[in-house]
Amino acid sequence: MYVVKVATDTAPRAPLSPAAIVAAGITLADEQGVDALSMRNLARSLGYEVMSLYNHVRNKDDLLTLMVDAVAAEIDLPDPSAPPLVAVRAMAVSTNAALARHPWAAPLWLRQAPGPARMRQMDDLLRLMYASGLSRELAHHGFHAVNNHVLGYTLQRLGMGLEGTDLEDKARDFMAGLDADTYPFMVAHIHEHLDGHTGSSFELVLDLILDGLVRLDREAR
Amino acid sequence: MYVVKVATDTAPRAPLSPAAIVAAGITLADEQGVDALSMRNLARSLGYEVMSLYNHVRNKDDLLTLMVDAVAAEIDLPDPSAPPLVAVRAMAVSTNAALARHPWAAPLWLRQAPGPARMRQMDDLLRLMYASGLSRELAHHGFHAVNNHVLGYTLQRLGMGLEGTDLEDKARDFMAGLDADTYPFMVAHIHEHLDGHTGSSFELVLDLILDGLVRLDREAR
DNA sequence: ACCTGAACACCGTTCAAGT
DNA sequence: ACCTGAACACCGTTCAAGT
Repeated sequence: MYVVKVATDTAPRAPLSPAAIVAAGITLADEQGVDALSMRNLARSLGYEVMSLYNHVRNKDDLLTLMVDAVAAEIDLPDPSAPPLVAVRAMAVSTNAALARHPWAAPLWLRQAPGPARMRQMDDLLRLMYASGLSRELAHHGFHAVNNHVLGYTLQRLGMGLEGTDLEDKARDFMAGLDADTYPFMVAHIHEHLDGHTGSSFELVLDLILDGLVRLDREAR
Repeated sequence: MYVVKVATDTAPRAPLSPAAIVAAGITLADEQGVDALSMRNLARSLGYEVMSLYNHVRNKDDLLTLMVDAVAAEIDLPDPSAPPLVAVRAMAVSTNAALARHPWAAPLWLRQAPGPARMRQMDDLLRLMYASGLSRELAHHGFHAVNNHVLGYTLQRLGMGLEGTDLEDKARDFMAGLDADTYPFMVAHIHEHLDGHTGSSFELVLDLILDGLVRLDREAR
């Protein structure tokens, strides 16, 4: 007797694992926004029932922590042959790029406990700051300043992880409520954005911070 | 016949209004954290049923927007007699202070649509930047850099609006997982924090940014 | 005009039962 | 070891009914 395998409408489900769940969570958050990432939705996207997820992941907070750390793992490791502050700059740019690919990650960046990938990234960044020749104290502040700048700009740019539609709706409401008489500078500023003839704020201010640190250090000696 | 007013255990409830609801929401979020701010909890704290809130507030998103704008209203208006960049600095410090008083507000700052108070604050900040003598483009970037710095530092400092207990739990877990061999610089950095002999990063980097803008402008001429 | 009970469509998570 | 149905204690919000 032959048993014929029949193709079902639903794809044969892949076996569940922490890695598979995290990957599916990232895909879901990338495509539908973090608000759509419920345990129930996630389980459905994998072809399982909700409760199966809890065999592989402690709870939703644990899942989010793993997801954020997976994004941190996308950050390029520093080039060991580059001068320290050049490598710092490259890490900042790479972090910014990783956060841009996963808009939902930025608001979770500080909320979730750091996993191994983010620990690695922070340790590398600190090592580079300490190796840069800056004073111990300026290296300390520089670490925060750079982290801060990267995360802050991403948050500003992406509007805190809102999906495209929501963001556009808000932007439209925002523009509609703008009165050029009461908020003249806001209107002017937004036009500068729309005209797009202002360069990349991100790299300009990043360099301003890095150069400022070097200058401050030189002046203090 | 006398009707004697008897003191009840529950205080006589104040009449409901948007302002009263927003104020109660802020108190609740300040005291118990934003996670405890459900419409049901909020209504109970006011002595009403959930659905009564919807007579005065469109929905929860609307409420959060009003709450964030109430925090923005706590920011000092710029001193008109101060030089523009001095006033910018004062606004940054005042904004930082307002966000420190209401830790839940920072993560909502970019997520919620700006209300009149935040519009006012942004317009004032832009006016000051444009009046500072900086080039148009540097004023534009400076606006973002300052906003960014203030919000970013608050988020870092407050760990994204987590309540004290949660934060302390996470900090303890974090420290416990720290291995000085694999993350030597993280361990060193945290000790610098605990020893507390690093000055205020906030004002140092703020000045670094403001001074850097002036210097950049001077060099470009 | 303002308050509210019941209901709807969701959440995250636990627990006991299956295999 | 892994999957899952039922259940619990919550959410935000709508709607119709009260006053």
